[in-house]
Amino acid sequence: MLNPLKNVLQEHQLKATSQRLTLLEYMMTHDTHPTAEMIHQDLPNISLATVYNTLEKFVEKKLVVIIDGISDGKRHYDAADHPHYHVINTRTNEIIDAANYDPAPLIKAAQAATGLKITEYKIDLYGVDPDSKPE
Amino acid sequence: MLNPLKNVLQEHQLKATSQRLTLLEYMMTHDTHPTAEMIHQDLPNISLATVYNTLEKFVEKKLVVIIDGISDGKRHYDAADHPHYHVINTRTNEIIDAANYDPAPLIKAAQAATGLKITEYKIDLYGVDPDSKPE
DNA sequence: CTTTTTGATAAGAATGGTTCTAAATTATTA
DNA sequence: TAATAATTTAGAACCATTCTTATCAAAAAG
Repeated sequence: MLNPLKNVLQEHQLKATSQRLTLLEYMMTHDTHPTAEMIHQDLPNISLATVYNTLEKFVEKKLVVIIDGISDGKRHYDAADHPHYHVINTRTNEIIDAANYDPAPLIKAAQAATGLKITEYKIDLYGVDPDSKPE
Repeated sequence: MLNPLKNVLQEHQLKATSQRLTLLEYMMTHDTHPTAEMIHQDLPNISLATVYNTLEKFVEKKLVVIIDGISDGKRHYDAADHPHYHVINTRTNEIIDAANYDPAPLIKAAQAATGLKITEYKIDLYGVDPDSKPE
């Protein structure tokens, strides 16, 4: 099998259709945290419904994560190929990836507090440029 | 001034109208993480539009935080009177408050990674009952 | 090879949570 | 008071997302 993306899909029990391969590659090679609409504009041959359907499947399989809480009201998506968290510049809405933090103590604290088995975590921090004028 | 909630509003440059007092007290005394619609049902004398408007103001003033990412698609709200994070039981959608974690190292890591001044953080963890059958 | 079955995709309609609008009410100031 | 400003309201509008139904493609069975 020469196409590693095809493998990724099959390992996650997803049929490797051309739309899914295109979308997965798009997500893997873009760190722009796009909305469904933005993806659809870049890949007009894939219908908006399929973009939504496929992203939902990818989220289920944990290939992609949702970023919400952005003040544009839309849902953003991000490839989940390496563990990281997001820092959102509230002045520009820019979403920045960061990975220099080990969430293990947080996970442990949450399991201790709730008794639940933590399967996923979402860490979003909000900040502004330190030198930006208060509007 | 005998009403502490009135003080809270005035300290945040919000006129202490009866709707705002009622809503603030509601949020302070309920840890049920309600949606706007749920609040409106409990407080039918306050219009849904005012519930939304007022919650938005409270969020701006950091008296209330938004919890999204719940699989019911709706926005939930929570009083922000003490720092804590949320653990969501993905089987029941129950939102559990937890506070046994100090986010200081996370904040530090984020500032180091991005150069931004972190003003807010949102930590949501997702988990299931350890003894629940996988559907 | 067909045929059948299953699952994926597409186009557009429908949904519904949230936001907006314009009018009515209430508070504030002169 | 009158005049101005801010808040609240009911309902309309919005629009991101989901749903519906039909079409299509791929795999499985025969």
